Amino acid sequence: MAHQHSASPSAPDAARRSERSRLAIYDAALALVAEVGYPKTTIEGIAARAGVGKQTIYRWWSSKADVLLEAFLDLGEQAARAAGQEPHAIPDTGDLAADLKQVLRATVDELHDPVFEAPSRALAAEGVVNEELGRRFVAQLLEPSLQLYVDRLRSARDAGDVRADVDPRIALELFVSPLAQRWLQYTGPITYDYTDTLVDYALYGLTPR
Amino acid sequence: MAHQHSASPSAPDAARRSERSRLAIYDAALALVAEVGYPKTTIEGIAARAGVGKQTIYRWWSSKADVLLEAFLDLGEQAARAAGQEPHAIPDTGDLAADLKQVLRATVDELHDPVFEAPSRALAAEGVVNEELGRRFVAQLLEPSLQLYVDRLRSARDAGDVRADVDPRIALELFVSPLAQRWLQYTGPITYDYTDTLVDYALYGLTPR
Amino acid sequence: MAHQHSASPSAPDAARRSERSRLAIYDAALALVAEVGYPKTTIEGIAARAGVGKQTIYRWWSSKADVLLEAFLDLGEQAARAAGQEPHAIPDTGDLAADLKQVLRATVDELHDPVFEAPSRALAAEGVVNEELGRRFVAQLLEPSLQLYVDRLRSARDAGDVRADVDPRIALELFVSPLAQRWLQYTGPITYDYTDTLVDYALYGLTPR
Amino acid sequence: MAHQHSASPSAPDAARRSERSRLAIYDAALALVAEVGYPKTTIEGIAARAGVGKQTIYRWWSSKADVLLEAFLDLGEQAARAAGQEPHAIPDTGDLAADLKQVLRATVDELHDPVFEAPSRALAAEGVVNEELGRRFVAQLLEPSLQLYVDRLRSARDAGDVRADVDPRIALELFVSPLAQRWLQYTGPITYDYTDTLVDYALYGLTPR
DNA sequence: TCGTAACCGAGACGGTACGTCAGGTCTTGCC
DNA sequence: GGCAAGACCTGACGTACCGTCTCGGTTACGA
Repeated sequence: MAHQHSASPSAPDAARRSERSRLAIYDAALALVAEVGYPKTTIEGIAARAGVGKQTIYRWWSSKADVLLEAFLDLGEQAARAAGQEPHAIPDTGDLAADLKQVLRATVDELHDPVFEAPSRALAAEGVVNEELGRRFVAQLLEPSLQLYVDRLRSARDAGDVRADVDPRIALELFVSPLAQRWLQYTGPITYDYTDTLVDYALYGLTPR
Repeated sequence: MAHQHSASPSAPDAARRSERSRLAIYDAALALVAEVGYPKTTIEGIAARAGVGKQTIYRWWSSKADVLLEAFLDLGEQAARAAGQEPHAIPDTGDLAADLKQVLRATVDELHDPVFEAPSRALAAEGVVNEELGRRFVAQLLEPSLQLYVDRLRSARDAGDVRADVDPRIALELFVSPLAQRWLQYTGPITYDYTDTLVDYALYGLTPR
Repeated sequence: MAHQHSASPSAPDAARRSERSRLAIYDAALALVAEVGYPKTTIEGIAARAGVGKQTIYRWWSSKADVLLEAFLDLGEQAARAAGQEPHAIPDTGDLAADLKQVLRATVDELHDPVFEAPSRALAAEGVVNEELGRRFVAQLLEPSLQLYVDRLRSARDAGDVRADVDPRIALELFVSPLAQRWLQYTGPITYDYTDTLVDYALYGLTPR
Repeated sequence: MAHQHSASPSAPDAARRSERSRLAIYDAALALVAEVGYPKTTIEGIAARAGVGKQTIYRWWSSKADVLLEAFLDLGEQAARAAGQEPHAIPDTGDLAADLKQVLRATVDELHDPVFEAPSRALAAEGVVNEELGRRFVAQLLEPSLQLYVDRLRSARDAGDVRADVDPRIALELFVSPLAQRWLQYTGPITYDYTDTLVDYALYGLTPR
């Protein structure tokens, strides 16, 4: 689960790893990103704030972004554990439009939550320019969420609410990507109205019926 | 048009500015970003490569990102001037789907062009984390291109090919944003097939007709 | 009188020189040395304070020390003109010891005068490390004063108060140099008692008579 | 013995200090001062020449002058260690004049030694303008040497060769300071004849006996 | 039960780049 | 042509972090 310097020479012994330090580093990293921003967050700063030697960071992670990604994943897991069992699957009331609108409204709220905003923006930005990290970011954070849409759309297809020839992995992008872009690039305001509209446009198309 | 330190104290005298230096800095910045990547591109490196004092950069720009944004804008203007008059409006053959597919295919090609990729990725990444720059990036680079879609969609609406109640500024995001997200975040492959599909889904919707 | 870049190529035309600027530069240089010290006094600072272009300084002087030396000489001339005619020759009451003690006491006072201290210390320091300037400093400032001692000692020799075989130029150093060294190098306190003692030791020797 | 940042906040841990770096810095500082002069000697240059990071210099010293002073002290200690035990006390043959002349002639030689000249001139100059450093320069370099004269003069006083009421600390300045001033300020040539004369004048006075 | 080998906190080290300051040169436009 | 103004290239400043390294100390495994 933790990052592996697998076949590297003289890899550290994960069994002897200090749990206390690991968690202190997560806390420090998230706190610093929130307080001073990602660019001004430094490895030295994280180490100092966590009361940890720099080497302890370099031993287990390969970069600032790496630390933050794990810290953020850990944060998500904690939140999930706190929230109880179910990892918010998309509701299936039979009304696809309503279900999607509801979930997207929840996403709108999340995107406005400052606790998530700073680190996820930082990671997204880093991922734009650093393909390796970008792919990890997507695989570990984004794709699992998107999969929920795939599932819901498949269910709708089975119910005849979505055309049979539609690829759900592409279809979901019609309403998810616009939201993502507005958030990432400040290309427009992010509101319930907006996401509701996206769902309607996507489901029923732009052309007259 | 150029960046303005307008009301700042003791602003430099733009009339005396060295055109030679300005262009050399643009060249150096773009070359370095392409060669070594944005994070390893330094102000010092740009200055050295351009044969310019660091102070000449700090006098006219406030950050590395600032330099690169202007350099990239200048590059675009040059390209536009070179290409001749009209800055690629979207064709209007009467067949909306075909027109959109054609333009998006051109965009796919552009996204694969390494000359544009490095700087625009760098600027996009910086814009994610730096709202001020992000907004400038959008206003000066992105929005003008999006406006072309707005125009084409309005024309289609007049022709009855798009429903009258559709907001074109939102509608265009149905096919543009998914492409943008795949490019920015490596969430999927970028192909002609993919963009063609996006247009079809967006125009005709996901639900059975 | 002013410094000459004599045979240099395209020497400036001294006839068209701005007197107003020259004096403003002197004032600024002396004021800055007094206020912020010699090392923090800069050509740019002098120019700004004098309301003068940098080039006007570089046109007429070759270095910061050069400016200060001329400024200080000018200050001395002004003071002399203000004080009236005679430029303090050493009194000759017939009592050599008393005359020397009196002059040295005046020198002690001068060395404690902050108006003279900052610039003369700065010039002395520069002269230690820059032989060319050091020699100018000595020739134009120090030696004229020392010559007064030579005169007085010669008069004393004629009166039989000093041995005939004594070289006055060396003899004066017995009481002048110790004072100078204490001032320059902080090797000891500078008091009337001290200079009186120096005169006694120098005139009558250290050995029993 | 070494410089103490004693009560300063977060002082570096002297126990971990790199001896290799310390010595390399001394060497580089002395070499550069000798080769290019004190003003053109830079911290950056010393660091580069010593193969050391700039921070390593700033960590342990507060200024260029500080480095040079320690380097020069170290050089003296090395020389002393190399020369064997006794740190040249002044000989006591019973002939005071001869003993002093001999020592001063040795000093004349030393003042002409280029190895010592560059750094000691630089330090003296700095000390003229920077009282704190000047006092350290005197206390650590000058005063110990002067003390030897005090000892010899006291011995002479006990032997009846010097008057009982003479203060040796002042007396020594009669022949030491003139030499110092000629060296520091280029006020005259420095020869054996000159120092011999100084001793004679100082011991027997300027007045007829 | 006692080495001994690893992690750990700490932080010195050789570096690179930062953003600033000043040096000395050059250009522009006024007088 | 001197002058005020100030942009320019250059190079050093002192600082912040980088990633590596060494130093005691403290654990926890294996002889």
